[in-house]
Amino acid sequence: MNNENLPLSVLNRLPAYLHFVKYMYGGATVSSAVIAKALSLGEVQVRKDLQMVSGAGRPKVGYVTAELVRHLEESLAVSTKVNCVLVGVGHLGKALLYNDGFEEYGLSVIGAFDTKQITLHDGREVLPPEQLAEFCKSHDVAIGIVTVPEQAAQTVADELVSAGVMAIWNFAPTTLKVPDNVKVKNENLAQSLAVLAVQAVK
Amino acid sequence: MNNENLPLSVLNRLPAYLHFVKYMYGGATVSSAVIAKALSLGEVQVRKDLQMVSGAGRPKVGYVTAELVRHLEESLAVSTKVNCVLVGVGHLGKALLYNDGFEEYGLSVIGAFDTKQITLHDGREVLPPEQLAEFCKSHDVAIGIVTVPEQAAQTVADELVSAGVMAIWNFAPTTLKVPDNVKVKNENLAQSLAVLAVQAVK
DNA sequence: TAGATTGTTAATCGATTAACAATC
DNA sequence: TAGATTGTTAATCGATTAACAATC
Repeated sequence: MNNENLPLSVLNRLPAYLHFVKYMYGGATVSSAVIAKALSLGEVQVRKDLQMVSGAGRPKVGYVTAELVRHLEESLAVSTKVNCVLVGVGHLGKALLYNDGFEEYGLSVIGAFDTKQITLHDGREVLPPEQLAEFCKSHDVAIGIVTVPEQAAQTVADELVSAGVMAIWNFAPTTLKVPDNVKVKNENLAQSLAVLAVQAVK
Repeated sequence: MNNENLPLSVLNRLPAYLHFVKYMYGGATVSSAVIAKALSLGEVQVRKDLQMVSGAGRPKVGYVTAELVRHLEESLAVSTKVNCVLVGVGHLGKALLYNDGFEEYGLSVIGAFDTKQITLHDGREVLPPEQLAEFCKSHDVAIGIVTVPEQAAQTVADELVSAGVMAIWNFAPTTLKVPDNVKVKNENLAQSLAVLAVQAVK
């Protein structure tokens, strides 16, 4: 019920709960055990998480599916449309631009920027970086996605910060320096795979 | 020094240490404080991590860069070539196939599979799924990368498991069921961004 | 020597798990 | 009522941080 200040560990599990309960599961009510099994988690953990987010479970019954979906969506602010821009339209940038999974969580990538002005397959135009700041300000952009090469990442991050974004999703293999009030999430694919590999080989 | 059984929390930071010390930093010796500052971590944490991995720091001096690089590379098994295959050559699959950051950690994506047989820009051939099992067995493939749609993911995972891969890197937004001895790492991009968004908006 | 820097032990913090009480 | 399932409190576990000892 206490929707603010959920621990990050809990927050990280909520999208999976929502996806399962909303799209994969059919019943009118759902128990923590069913969710736990589907997602390979502990059922006490699921129950504790849902307690924080919903608190509307009933003994012997479980959670009313529609109610739980609503509570999860509230906690994830799904109905708040979050506008994003993407800078760096290489292969990875394109993959994110064509990704149709973001809408499920209320996320839209509404602008793409690159020094090369191409037109995407779906007709969207890639804009020059000079227009980034103005675009962000006029379109209420909250998040910048950085898919440029490592050398350009800090410069792009600086531009995004001064354009007023509140968070940066960084795919460049480098640590960005930003003010404290801007949240950065690094998504280093090579490093993720490297860690998996060392576990697998071990 | 105790290279086996590093905690995952530590292991996750090692690639960043290696990348910084090997490619971004120039000096012959390096201190934990310098690394910590560059990566926005605590310096005690860096020192503890390096102690587990190298244990060759010297008071007043720091770590000999070349030695530290070697120890980090050993811990990450960089010199062990790890062969990967990728199944599902959509936009995201292509982005990973064209990613040139994997080699840094000894990782190679040596085969790509899809029901559509296309030729990649660099001349590589995409193979039909029927050849997956035989390819994995004959090429000593350790890791399978799953970039197919959600509906196909479990089937592909089953095929990869029976083909003998030791780990699966899953980009489909679903929890895969695999035997205990196979390690799965989920990389759900939409869910990652959703969590960042709720933090940013908050 | 003095000071910088590592290494280690203890304290803190947070997350997970276990045990069990509450309740429909 | 009995049993299933949630909610809560306490215990455990692991990771981080702080304090300080060791040493070049």
